[in-house]
Amino acid sequence: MKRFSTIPLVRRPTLDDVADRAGVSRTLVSLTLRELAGASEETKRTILQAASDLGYVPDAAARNLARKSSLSIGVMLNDMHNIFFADVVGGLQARMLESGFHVLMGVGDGLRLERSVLETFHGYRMEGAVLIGPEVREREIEVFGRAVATVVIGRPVRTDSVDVIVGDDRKGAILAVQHLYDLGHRDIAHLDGASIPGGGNARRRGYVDAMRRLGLERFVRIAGGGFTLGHAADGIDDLVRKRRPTAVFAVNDLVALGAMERLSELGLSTPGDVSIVGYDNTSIAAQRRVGLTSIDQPRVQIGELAASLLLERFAGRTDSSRHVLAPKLVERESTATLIPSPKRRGKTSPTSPIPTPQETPP
Amino acid sequence: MKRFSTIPLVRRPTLDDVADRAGVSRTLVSLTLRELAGASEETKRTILQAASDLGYVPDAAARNLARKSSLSIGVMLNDMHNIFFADVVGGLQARMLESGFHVLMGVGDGLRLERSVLETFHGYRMEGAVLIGPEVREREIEVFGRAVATVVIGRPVRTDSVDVIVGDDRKGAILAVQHLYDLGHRDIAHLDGASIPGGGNARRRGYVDAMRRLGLERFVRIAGGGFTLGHAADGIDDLVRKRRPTAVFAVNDLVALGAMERLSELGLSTPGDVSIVGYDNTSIAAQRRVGLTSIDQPRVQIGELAASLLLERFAGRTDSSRHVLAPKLVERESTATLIPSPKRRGKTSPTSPIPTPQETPP
DNA sequence: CCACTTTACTGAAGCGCTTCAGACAAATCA
DNA sequence: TGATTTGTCTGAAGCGCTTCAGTAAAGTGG
Repeated sequence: MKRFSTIPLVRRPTLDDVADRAGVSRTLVSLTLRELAGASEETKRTILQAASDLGYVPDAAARNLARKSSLSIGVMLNDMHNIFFADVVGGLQARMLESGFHVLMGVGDGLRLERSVLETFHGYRMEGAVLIGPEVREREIEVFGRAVATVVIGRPVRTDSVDVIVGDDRKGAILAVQHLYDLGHRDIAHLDGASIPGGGNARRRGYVDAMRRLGLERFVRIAGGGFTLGHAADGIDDLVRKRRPTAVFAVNDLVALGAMERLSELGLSTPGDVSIVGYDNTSIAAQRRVGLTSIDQPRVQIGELAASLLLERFAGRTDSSRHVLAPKLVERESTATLIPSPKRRGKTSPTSPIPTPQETPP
Repeated sequence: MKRFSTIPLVRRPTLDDVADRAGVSRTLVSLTLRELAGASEETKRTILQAASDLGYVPDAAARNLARKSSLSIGVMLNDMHNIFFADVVGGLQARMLESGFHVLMGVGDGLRLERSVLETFHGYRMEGAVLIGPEVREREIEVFGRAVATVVIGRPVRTDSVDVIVGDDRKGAILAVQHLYDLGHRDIAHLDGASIPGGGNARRRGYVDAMRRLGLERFVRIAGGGFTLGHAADGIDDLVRKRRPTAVFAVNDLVALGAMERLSELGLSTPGDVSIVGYDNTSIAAQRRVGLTSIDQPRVQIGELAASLLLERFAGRTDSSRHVLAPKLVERESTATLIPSPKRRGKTSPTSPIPTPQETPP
């Protein structure tokens, strides 16, 4: 692939070049450039000058090889489009840099790419790795974790070779339902997604639990069954056909958005007719024209925690740990106090006898 | 920092380990694992088996050192939150992987971090680098470009040590104005940003040029002067105070969004009262509840072009090149045919002065 | 003054790989 | 048959760095 090239193949200066120019040994240059003691003040100056004259940049490969470590950590993410990652990486990077580590990222879009990224990290002898929402088999993660100190974010793997950070989806769902309940809603339906990769159905379970705990079993209704706008619309149609709920808890923001739009097409307003809560607090939700109440994960904190876990491992911790982070509700304009319609009477008294906890088919 | 550790410091298997186990020389293992000829079929099998038994993963540092190349390229971006990058990187990565290169990314948030990322790339002997919207001084980019084959995206640097890809902002602005003109608008104002880092004021110049060319000099009005929602609101206030324009071309989507919101607060609707065009076609614009007509850059194509440029360099091209990519207009709901108000003399006769596509109240 | 520590410095080994120059036997050619 | 090529395999050098074991000179203490 590489053809003859007249490009500036000016040999990169090495330590020896700097040493020659400064008239000292290679060792001394090495020490000085790493700010270790050994050279006199004057010699230091000479060396630094020589290095700068030559435009010397240490060769990371040689350095890592000699050191048997790279002082850098790898972050794998599988979807650059997801803002969630950006915040996590932000928190992570800030912390790791303080401790003198470089952070390099690899995008694993699809299984093949994910594997290639893992192998790259391994090959580069990364001190540590953070895998955000990995999709490879758990077994592979386990093997990888044995070679590289690893934190897995957003997927509740069971292997004990890695640390795990996940959000408490069940709790998040409960928060959502409670919020709607506090606003006076009783007829609260859920728009389900297909089961989230690795996420199980914690959100759905949380919804059902919360409803039950609040004595709203008879209002439990689950519709939808997918993560697209189309699925959301279908779900809304299903719900409304039987009985219009006063509130909807959607499995994520995209579905929530789809629901809002479908409702709007049906001549129903949000939150006037139906209050809606989403999940993930994506930038979609935060958009002022959207104003979606949503469940937020503490992303920056997740990133920082990941960094701390890695640093602990580097410091000698050998047992793996698992962290479930509490989400919180971010209230926006898509939810409002229930204004009882003439037909319904206040707090209680069911109207429709059809609490259908139906499962959506895949 | 590193304390005593009982962690699985099981020495990583090396080529020699594999060689011993397979009962052959290190050289032969090296050749075989790289799928080069040299070993007989049977020996090959033995070697591969041994490697797999030991869980051998080649050490990238050693490999890169020996090869004096890394077969990987670095991508620096300065804001992970910007979707623009995601698409560019997508296009880039697809192309580079085909050619057998790894792609590693570094986030340079702020000058210090940017420099650190550049140094990392340099140190890692990356074959090539792609800098998306770098903010360091041009001189630094030049120096870096002499050491590493580099493509700069989104900043029109002048140095000839790198290839450059930029969008044609002037043309984009002209597209926007022309689009509004075609819809019947004449009183088209511009909401300016502060000068875009490196971007100059091509968008503003494009606006002025287009207006002039269409014989609309007398309608030229520029307000705003910043990239925040607040600046946008001020700009709108300024404009409306004098005379309400029928259309606004905003310097980017965020400003456009701010304008829409401010207009809405003033009881004016989009596009009913004022049509709006944004720039960059961010995910904000694409949101269906926002539906902002915007100017789009061919992002994936930009990424692919960057990849091609790098590959060309690797193949021996020594002169630098510069690419200006044409944007295109993506029409959504924020722009509409001008319905002349009773007071103005238009082509057609006015009907309803209040076509209000309803907003959901906060 | 001698034994000692400290300061300033050097040479060589070795990290794990690629690559080059062979070596040896078997196969092929003349 | 001997000369040459081919297929299979090996040893050693070296990539640019860190690090360990020294060395020589200067300073210190009693």
